[in-house]
Amino acid sequence: MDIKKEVGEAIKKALEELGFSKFKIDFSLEQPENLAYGDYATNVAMVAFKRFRPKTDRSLDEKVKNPLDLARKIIEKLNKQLSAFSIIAKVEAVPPGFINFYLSQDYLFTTILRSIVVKEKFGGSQMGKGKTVVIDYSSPNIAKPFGIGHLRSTIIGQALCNIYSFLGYRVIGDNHLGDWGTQFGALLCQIKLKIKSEKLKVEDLTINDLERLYVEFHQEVEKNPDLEVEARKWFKRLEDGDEEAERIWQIMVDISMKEFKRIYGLLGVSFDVVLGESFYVDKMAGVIADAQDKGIIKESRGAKVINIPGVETPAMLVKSDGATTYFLRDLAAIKYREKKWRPLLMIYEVGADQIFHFHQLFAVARMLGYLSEGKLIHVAHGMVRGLGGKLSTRLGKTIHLEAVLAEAIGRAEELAKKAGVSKNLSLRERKKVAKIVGIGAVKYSDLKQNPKTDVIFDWDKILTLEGNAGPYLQYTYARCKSVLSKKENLFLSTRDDVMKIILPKYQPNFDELAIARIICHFEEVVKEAAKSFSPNLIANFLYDLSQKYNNFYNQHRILGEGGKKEQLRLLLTLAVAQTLKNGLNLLGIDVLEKM
RNA sequence: GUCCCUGUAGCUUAAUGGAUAGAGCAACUCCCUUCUAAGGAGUAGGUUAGAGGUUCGAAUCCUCUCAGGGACACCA
Repeated sequence: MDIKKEVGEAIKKALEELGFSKFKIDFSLEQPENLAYGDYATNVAMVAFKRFRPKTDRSLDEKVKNPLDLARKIIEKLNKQLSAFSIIAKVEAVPPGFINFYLSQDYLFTTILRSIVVKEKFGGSQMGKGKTVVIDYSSPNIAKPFGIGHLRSTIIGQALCNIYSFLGYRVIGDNHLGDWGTQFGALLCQIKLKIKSEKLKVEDLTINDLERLYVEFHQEVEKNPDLEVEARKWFKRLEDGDEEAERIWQIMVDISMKEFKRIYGLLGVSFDVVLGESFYVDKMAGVIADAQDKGIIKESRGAKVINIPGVETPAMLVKSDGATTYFLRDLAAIKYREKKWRPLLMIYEVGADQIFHFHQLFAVARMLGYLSEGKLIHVAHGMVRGLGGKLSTRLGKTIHLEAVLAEAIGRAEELAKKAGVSKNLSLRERKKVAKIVGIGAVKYSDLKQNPKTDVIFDWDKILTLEGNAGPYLQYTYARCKSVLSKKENLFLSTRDDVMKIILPKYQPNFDELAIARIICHFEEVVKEAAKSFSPNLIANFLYDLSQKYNNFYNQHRILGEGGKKEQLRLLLTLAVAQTLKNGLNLLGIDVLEKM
């Protein structure tokens, strides 16, 4: 049941009856921040009043002097329609002219019941059935340790995958590894030098060695700019199929992948496909041919470029030395994905520093006819910076994700000790709790905020364990489970049980209703998060729900109340637990039965 | 220089053009012989960077100024 749609239609009909058909009334219907303003509210009367001037339109009587009067008129019409279905219990007009809708108890508890019946499906839908979404995320660069900079893309991207799947879409999560390009020229160049000077063995290299070599290379470029030319030559050799270059490249890929797999394991992140840039090496010629067919490819300063109308800088496909660019590989990827999956959306979860790149990329993809308008989306998250400025691999200024996760787990363990929780758990269980709490905290600290804003990396911030933080939600879940565990057989399973047995005999109080009223919006929040590519909406929702529940928990007893009151409270606890679990699941955060 | 993004309490932040700008951290005061205190209640803290404008209504939209960040063809 899509309440928003139903009520929205009813409002439109009411407007028609009042003679507003000839105007386009652009009203909103939303969930007010404050429960005191109902479960839904609309500004339709205020918007419509602007259009309606009593002097020019006599279809309304002269009593309508302000938006509030108009709101009352609209409600008169609405009541006739809304009484047809039992979702809305009350509609009221409030100054300056809002119309507030209150959900009926019948609807509230039908939803609560549904949450415990459909369980892990609660909040999901089938709206995406038959549609495909490709999400390009994480995409770390080979030969560099997994830095904090890739965390955002990885966990926001994973959350988007989870959300779209939950809504019934077929999701292709693609880890577009940075495993091709001039950077490998730099590494090859440096490795060849070191093999000579330090008797370095390629087989023994570690991921940290690769990072060090990359940093050293850029230090040496400062002294000797010719090295840059040398690096490009090495990349060209790689592209031309030089055997030694390929052998070393493969070793670098293997070292990195081993590393990444461990990190992804820790984070609980998985992909449907891992098609790195190198996957598109043999598909680039096709793109060049397409561009030639369209007659849009140009020679400029020895390079092959495409001029984009309205964009000053041309897009470069092939460099003057004949080596390819990542722009070209990205185009090949779009062509490939379109052909292979025919997606409704291709989402790129990549940092905001690449806005211009994607602007060019999307424009050229359209020029080449690879996709129709509106299918390509760049979800540009803000950059992670250190206190001193940009975190740059080249300058050796990186924070390794693994160190962050280890620190998070350590702090979680410490806090548990200090707070005296988890003391009834075995050492093994405690370790497990610390791991899930620590990693959940890191994920949540990022997912709770708007992806667009830049982040200054701060250990204390990313490792927050109290207040609006991951552990708070996990704790609330564990608290619910703890209560429920003390009540063996939970009795009620049918709608009739609740509607006929509990509700007629027990009038829920405000705090109880507040929890139910929030849970009723879960499905909408998930949809909105998908639509606006903002997992933070789900995080905020879960936090709000947890706050309400914890407040309730501290004010009222659940167990020992007996009778219908206890049953209803247990029912709510069950629903809160299920909603938290489903929501955290979407964010890629694990829940704990005990902590 | 041009273009893009951001600016909310001491700090980190929330808020589809709506109602009293909502939280968390830090500070202070309370609440565990009661279902998990990684919790709850309360106090204090705001000229939403500044100035104009649009609107019945602006943190949100427009213009300018200031501050920070990013991008601007041979890195990805």
